[in-house]
Amino acid sequence: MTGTEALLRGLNPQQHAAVTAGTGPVLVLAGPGSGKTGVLTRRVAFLIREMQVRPAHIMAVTFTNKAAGEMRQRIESYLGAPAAITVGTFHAICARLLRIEHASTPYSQDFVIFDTDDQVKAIEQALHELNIDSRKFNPRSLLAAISSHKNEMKLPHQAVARDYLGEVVARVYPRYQAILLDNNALDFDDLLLQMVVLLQQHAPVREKYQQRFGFVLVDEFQDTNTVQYHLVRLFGRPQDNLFAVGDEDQSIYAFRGADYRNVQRFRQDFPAAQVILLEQNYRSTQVVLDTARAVIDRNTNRTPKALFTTQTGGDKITIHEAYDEEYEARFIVEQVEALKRRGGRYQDVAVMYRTNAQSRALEDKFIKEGIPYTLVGGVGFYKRREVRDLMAYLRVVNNPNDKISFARIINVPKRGIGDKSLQEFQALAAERGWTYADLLAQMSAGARLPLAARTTRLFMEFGEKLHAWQQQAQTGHLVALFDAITADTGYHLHVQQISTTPEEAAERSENLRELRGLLLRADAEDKPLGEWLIDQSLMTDVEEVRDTADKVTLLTLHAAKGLEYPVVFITGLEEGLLPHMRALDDGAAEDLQEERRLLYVGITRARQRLYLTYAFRRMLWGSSDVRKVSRFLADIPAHLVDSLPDTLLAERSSASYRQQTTWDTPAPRPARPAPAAPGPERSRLANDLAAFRQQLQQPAPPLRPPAGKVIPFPGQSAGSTQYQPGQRVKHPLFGPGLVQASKLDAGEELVTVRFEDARYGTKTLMASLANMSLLHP
DNA sequence: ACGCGCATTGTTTTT
DNA sequence: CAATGCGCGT
Repeated sequence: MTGTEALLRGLNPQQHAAVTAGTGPVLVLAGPGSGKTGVLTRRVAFLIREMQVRPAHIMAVTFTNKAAGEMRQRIESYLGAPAAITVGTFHAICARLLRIEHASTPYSQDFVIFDTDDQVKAIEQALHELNIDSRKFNPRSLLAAISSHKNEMKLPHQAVARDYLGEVVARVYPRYQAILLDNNALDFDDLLLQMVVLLQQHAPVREKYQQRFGFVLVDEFQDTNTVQYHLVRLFGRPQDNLFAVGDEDQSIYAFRGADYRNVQRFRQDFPAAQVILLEQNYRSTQVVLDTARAVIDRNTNRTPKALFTTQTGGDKITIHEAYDEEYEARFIVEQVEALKRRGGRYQDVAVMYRTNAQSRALEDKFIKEGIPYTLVGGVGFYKRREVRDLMAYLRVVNNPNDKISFARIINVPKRGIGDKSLQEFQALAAERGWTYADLLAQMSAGARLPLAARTTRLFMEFGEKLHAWQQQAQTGHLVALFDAITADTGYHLHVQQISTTPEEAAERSENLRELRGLLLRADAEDKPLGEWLIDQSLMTDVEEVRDTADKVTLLTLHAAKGLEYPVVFITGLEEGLLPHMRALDDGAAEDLQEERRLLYVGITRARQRLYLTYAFRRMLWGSSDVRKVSRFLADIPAHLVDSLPDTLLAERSSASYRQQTTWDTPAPRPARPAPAAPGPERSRLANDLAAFRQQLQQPAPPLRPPAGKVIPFPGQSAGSTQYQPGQRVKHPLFGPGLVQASKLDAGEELVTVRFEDARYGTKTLMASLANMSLLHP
């Protein structure tokens, strides 16, 4: 058998057509689990083996760095040798090319990539310089506005103001950009936008890369934004050997400018493109697929796909209502343990959620029950203070003109340089038009400067160290540099000092060791500092190599894209969480559709077994609120579900609900699942449960409003409430408290009370059941 | 310059 | 409920 036969073996006709397509534009619309990654990698191998394309002429764009690594590995295993193809995310590829071609850009080779924190600082500086109150204009909102401009390829002078905020943005954006340039820094959006600018403005560079990349392949094409779309087109010219793979239904990154309509745009821009549909799913059971379809079918503007699988039937899905997030976690733990007892593995299970904050309750329970897990993303390694500090040191060594990193570490650990001294230093550099490096050099050269003697001495001491570190960086070994920095600054002692507990100190030290380990690896590849720093800026915690140990995976729905697990739990199917609050505003129909796609992505990760869970109440942002069941659950036909929680049954039987629901066959009413008995140690929980049971005595209120009606949200409900914010009340169980808010919800008044007894905290109760009395002040 | 304690504030997803 | 920021006292 020839290599090519092996390459094409086992492909279905559509996959075969995609892999062996000729030159010119090709669009592959690939449903979940349809083998698109395999098609993409085989396509690359096919180009090289059969179409005699030189590997160096191929650019393959993936969505994550991790996916890039995996794709390279698979391609090399097909070819049996390392291949010189360019594989990476748009951001990583652009960063590399910008570094190589820096002479044609406004940046020097040692540019840095600003993360969100750096960006916020840059914005604050811009606001300060423009005399704009940063309290009035939230830096993050401004940043978001600037980011959308960049994603739409609008340069600073092209920002057009349509409203007052837009006007402020139009003033801040140019200033912000100037500050970035002053720091020799690019933000994430710049990596793409500056690449477009470079290609557009420098014909020799453009032609060089257009010749170089004769074949461009893009994965997850539905999540490209406008700049990325233009990059694809620019690189692809003039031959347009473009191979785009995507699925509109899995577009979940609109918040960063992704526009699934780029798929349609591709078809319009390349009317001659071959369009290939991959509709056979090799991943999931029919039940899982039907569930996914029921959810996604409600979206408009989509290319309908007839997904099918040969795995007919399968276990029905489970929808579980928990009392609160703790019981939700408990349910999952019970199911996972049962699975383990039946011979299953932890690594077969993934637990997904909409927001990172939801992982906490899950982790608590997992730790308590001794279930091993890995957390993808979250408050990551690179956000730890000690890691950020050391990274800032390395960035300053690489580029002393990264003023934001300089400011971060100039007095960490404390070396007597306070805000005042730093400001004088900054002002003097600005006044003389010197870089920080210039000013430090002037100091050690003994120049007479208008600074306090003490200030000069302290900066000089720092400057000498910095100089020594830079020498060290020249000679190569990054680990040696790291060791020199920690030793010269006494950073290890500093770590002990900033830690309040021995555990915290140990954890921070461990993080430093881990960072050192990363540098050790970089040394093995002889990576220069500047390159390594760029690599790290592009690396996120989601990219961590998944270890092979037997552990449950905890991750957001976003992070789950492209992955699959035999058993999947999707948690928090509640209004406000999934769909998220931010998608529930009036006129956010697009956002709502994206939430639906997010759930669709989650569901289609499951190979065999799917659980959807929600909680009756949940602790969120400091208060425990009664939750409403996610509207998405109503779209799942009852025959796909093993049993329905009482609340959903109650909903189903309510008249207004029945008219527009898709539950077709009434499921047998299960015995009420008794809420797990409270442990002896939790009197507070017992109280909650008592209130819960009391509420259950009442007929369930209709939880789902008639179709088309706006969901009432805090603050916007009409009608009068019995309680007003500011009133003092007394609850029979929880004692006295202060009313924080009260709202009408489906005819039921929900009153939020902060109880004086801290054990009870802030709770939201149904006014008609809470039996509270009004206290006079 | 530094450290402590109170207050405020924001609440999604990530390259 | 965090995390961050600010102002005060030393």
